[in-house]
Amino acid sequence: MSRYDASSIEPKWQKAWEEAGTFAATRDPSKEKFYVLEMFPYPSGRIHMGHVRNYTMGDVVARYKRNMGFSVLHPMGWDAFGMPAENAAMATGGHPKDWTYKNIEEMKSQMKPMGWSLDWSRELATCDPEYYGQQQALFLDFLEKGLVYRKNAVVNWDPVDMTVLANEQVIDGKGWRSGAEVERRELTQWFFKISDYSDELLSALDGLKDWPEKVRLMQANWIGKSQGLRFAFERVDGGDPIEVYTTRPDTLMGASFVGISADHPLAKELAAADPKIAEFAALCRKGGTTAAELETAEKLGMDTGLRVKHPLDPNWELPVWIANFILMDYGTGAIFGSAAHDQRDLDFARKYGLPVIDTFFDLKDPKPVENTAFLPPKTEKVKWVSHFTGLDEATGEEAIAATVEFAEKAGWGTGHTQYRLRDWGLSRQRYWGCPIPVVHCDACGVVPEKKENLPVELPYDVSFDIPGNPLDRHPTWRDCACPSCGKPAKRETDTMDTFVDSSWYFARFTAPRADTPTVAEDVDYWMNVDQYIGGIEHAILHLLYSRFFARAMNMTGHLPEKSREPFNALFTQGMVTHAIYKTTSAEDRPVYHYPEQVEAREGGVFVKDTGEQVEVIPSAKMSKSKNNVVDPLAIIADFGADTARWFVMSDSPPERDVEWTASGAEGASKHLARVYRIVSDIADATGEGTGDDDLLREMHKTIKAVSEGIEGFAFNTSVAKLYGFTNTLQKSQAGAGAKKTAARTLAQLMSPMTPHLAEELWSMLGGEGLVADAPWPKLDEAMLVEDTVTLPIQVNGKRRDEITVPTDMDKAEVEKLALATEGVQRALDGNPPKKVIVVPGRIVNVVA
RNA sequence: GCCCGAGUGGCGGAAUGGUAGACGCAGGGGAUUCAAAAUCCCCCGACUUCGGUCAUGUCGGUUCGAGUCCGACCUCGGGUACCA
Repeated sequence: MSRYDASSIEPKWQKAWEEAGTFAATRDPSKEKFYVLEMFPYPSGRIHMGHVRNYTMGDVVARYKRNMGFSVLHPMGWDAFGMPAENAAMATGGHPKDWTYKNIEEMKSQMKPMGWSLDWSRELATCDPEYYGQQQALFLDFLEKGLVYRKNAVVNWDPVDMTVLANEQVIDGKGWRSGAEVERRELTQWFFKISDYSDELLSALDGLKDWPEKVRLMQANWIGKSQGLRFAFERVDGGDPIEVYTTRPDTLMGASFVGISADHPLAKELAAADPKIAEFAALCRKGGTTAAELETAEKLGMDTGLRVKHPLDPNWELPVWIANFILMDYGTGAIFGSAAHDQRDLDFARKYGLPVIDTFFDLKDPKPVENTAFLPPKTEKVKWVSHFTGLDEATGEEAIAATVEFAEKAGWGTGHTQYRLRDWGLSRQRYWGCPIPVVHCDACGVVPEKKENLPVELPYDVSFDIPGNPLDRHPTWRDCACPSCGKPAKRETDTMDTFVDSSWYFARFTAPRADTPTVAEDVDYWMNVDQYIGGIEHAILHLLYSRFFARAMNMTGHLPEKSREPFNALFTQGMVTHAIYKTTSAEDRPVYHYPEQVEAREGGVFVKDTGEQVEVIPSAKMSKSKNNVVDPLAIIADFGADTARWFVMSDSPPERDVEWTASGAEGASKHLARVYRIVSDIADATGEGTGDDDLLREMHKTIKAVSEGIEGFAFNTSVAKLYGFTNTLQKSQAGAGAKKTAARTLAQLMSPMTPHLAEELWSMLGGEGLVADAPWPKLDEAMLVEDTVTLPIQVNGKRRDEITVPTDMDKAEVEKLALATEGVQRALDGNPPKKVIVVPGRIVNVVA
């Protein structure tokens, strides 16, 4: 008898699938389609366990749906633009393009042996002009429809390297290479007008029934719809009024100051005239641009000396302060500070000795605010201090509504709906991205490139020896003719955010070689993505941008109406984590060690070579820079792809993070070998036996459980059921016929997870054709019906005994039997039961 | 800081509000073997006077019954608009 040998089985079946063209997606109007997509990878050069998990999940669904009779589209491509390629070029002197394509080849060669049912003929890379040229066409169409514009926005500026830094390149407020203190600087940048869709992107979330609730919630909070009041403070000096937006206009009588952003036009005007203010504004601009950094920075303010009039009392003057915590990007870049009812305003008021005025109190405990702002839920009733609208006891919600009405009637303010969502800045001052296809002409201004001149290709002859964007300093690439007047002009040197690349690739997969971004028949047939799978880390940005793009592509005729929401169902998998092993260098820099470089012994974990003790940071996201990436290739080499696939599908629920440990892969491999052994015995078996029906009943239960597990993304429970069924099959004394039926079904049920082994078993058992093409086993509901059921008997919620009764026994009879049991008698100790609860088919609870 | 999650044996985890720990890993014992590998069988939360008692991050609540629902907290993770 032969033994299970993955290294001979796997290539054999991969070849068979390839020769039969099994996984090539074809538009077949006679079949219902199913589009399975996993978020495409960044070509880092090596696949990691996260990829194996992600793509195996998608593959299980894709194969299952094929077996269910769908015409399946399951493509693969590369999110190939981005910073790592430039970083590699800087570090090693190579070229981003060469580095990227080499990585793609390497990763592909690692992915092929996994046996994923991918249609490789649709492979695309976002750094390919065939792809990004079409992206430029989309950009031009969006521009024409008014969905793209230019405005100023802040970036992280490294004053030593004279370059823009990404947020991850700013460490503790300093540039990662220069170490210089980073400052915020304004640049003119390109923006997508995602804010046009704020309300629709929010309200449409309700329709995304097959998205995780948490993702919809995160997106809703991100869009951040709020109702408030807009009004202007008149300046005492008669200058331009200061427009503010507030969500708590009801607390206007508690105003203690007006605050403006350091980037507010008024702040700039004052800074131009007063060096002290200019100095303070510069101080406010220190540090990076991230929200976390801005929010946690020490609150700083400076009195401008300007005074404004309170809208409800012209004799009441409020000071105008510049404050570093007010963002120019949100609202009007100016607020009024209501210190008693906003913690940030309160801290600020206490720090600078500004008044704190209570405007309402707790009904039960009316005491003035000290150093904790009073912020009850807006739905809770509070006691107002002589509110100008006449309210006495009312909720915040009621007070806000009354205030807006009051202000509108009086004519000094208007109700306003504000969104936290900002327009999407897409400009990047970098080389390795999609060039923005516009031209700057002295005579005509900013002019879109002509479509027939697309793609605007990146030049190859660039260098990365000095910081900054090589496109800026390229000797000739920028030179071009103005598309409008034909005179010499300069190309835009900004490239696009890589989120743009990933915002429409799912649509491009439906016609990846077309000379338009999409093709109507293909998007009509294949869209939408029926099941999208990816990391939870993309819950907000990537998914929101894609939802915007789908709408914009619909508006510009590249996607049908039905695709305005492009992903019908979303599953967010957890990450594969692994401990980080960290030490600190002599220069006080962190040093990360690979798992194979360290060993655990008594007293801790140590570096093998040096004996130095390492700090173990558990359950950290696998990251190349932290050296905690586990290599799946070793597992494939040792045990085969099916073992790797089976292992990542078992145990951990897919939505949860999984901490990778080396033990377990061997167990998975042993199990597959055992299945192989059991099935080959059955393949040779003949004759009658006993318990055929029991085996077939168990088989149908397994069909049900495995199918439900796959449909419900609980692959781990499908795997557990398959373990159980294998045990049953092994112990079964049934005849050869029943056993063969059961074994054939086992092969089919395993086929989404371990397709190579399944094909081998299928052919061993004389199955027709490929198991990849075979219809999914049919469930016989009649086989699931049981005649008896075992009921646990509880007394006061604690299990005391159990009884086995006919499934259809009536409640009174069950109650009688339950009370008679030894366990219940003992627990009752002669006392009569107060109450007996019988849940048919489930449980009996006796209340003593 | 803010938003969103997660927490169950030594480990990964299972459990429509209904027997907590399915299934697997590791571990222990046995069979087979000259011996081993491989395989097969059994045991495996803690304590126990063997009746039970305690156990699902902590503390409270709802319920006949809570891992599951509600409230507060702790710890860890993700996102935070230029990492992808």
